[in-house]
Amino acid sequence: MTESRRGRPGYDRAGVLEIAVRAFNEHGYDATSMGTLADRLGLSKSAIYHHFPSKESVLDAALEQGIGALEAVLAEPGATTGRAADRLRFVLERAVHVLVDRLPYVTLLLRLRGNTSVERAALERRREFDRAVTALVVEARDAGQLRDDIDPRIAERLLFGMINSIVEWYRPEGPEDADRLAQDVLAVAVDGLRLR
Amino acid sequence: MTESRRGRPGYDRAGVLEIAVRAFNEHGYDATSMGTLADRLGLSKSAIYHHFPSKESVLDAALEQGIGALEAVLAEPGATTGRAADRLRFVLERAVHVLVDRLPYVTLLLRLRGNTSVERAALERRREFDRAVTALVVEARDAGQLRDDIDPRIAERLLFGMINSIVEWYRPEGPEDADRLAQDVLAVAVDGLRLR
DNA sequence: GTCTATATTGAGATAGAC
DNA sequence: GTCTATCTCAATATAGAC
Repeated sequence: MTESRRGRPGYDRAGVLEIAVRAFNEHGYDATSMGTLADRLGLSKSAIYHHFPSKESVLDAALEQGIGALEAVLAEPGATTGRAADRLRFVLERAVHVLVDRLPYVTLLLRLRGNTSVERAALERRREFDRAVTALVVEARDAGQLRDDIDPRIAERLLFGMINSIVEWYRPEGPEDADRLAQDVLAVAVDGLRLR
Repeated sequence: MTESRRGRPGYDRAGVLEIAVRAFNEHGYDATSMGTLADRLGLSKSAIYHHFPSKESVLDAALEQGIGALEAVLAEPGATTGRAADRLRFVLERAVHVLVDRLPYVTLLLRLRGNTSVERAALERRREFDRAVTALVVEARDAGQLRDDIDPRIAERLLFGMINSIVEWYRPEGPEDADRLAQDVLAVAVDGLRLR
């Protein structure tokens, strides 16, 4: 994003990152070699090392794009003011939009296994995000704004199970736009599939 | 499962498979080397090749355990007779139980990237399963048993996003048992989190 | 059913020229 | 910003003995 880029050979960091993340998502990070990356970039392996000092640093940069955007949602006004249930709705809806807007980066984040310290650091930030959302569920339930027969931690996990799964099938070119998708997620989460 | 096994050194196929799948899930299939596997088994690498002809054949055997159990659900009487909405409920509930009963095998299945023909074959069977469930959602909706303002394909994906995410956090040792978990999933899926 | 080699390939990464 | 080597190491897999 630092400049206009594009023109094929002549990559900047963000350009390399974009292609690399796509490859990581298609084959998995571990299964993607620097050689494969080089092929897809139309570069030699060593050219990649001009932009990133290691394969893992590419991963690190990519993960920051995903987790940073999710963390930012929690700092938005809609997540910090108003009824707990409304703040929860806001976070869920914004999370869907972040997933869609940064699809490849969040996809990568959600598939981590924690093999290295870079991965573990990102996983820890994800857990912290989940804890914050769980706290919101607790607050909304205690305020009598949510059903109280489901454990808030289970509820949070089911909600984000639903939301996170979006990265596995949503494609921006498809018919459904992000607003409609967020609306559907909220509809199922809040009211369920039962006919009314 | 062919015999009683256990006693440490002296593995049968199922014994090797069990340990291997655990390792695959912890580090990812690609990130798990035969050397790591050998260490965790307390064997040499070559001993593994006595039980399985290749690393990929270990994966193949593991995936069969997972996808086979899911496919079997669709053949149970509860999935083939009765109201469409009830059949759908049945499949969702049984799917949760399969996930819990075969947690490591289904976990592995759900994390595939399709890098090899073995993986792609399993993914195709998963897609076929999803298609069958989507058909059930369509049928229930057309029979007026489900809300009709959400695309059945989206609904199916959100439902199984929720269900499949269970493998990422559920641990059998924990407080929540499988029956309760299935009940919670159905509660959210059918009625949502709204207070009633 | 397991072992100790070992063959062979491909990985991540570096050196140094253009 | 990119290239052509090349280093080094770890991976899958095999041979053949116990």
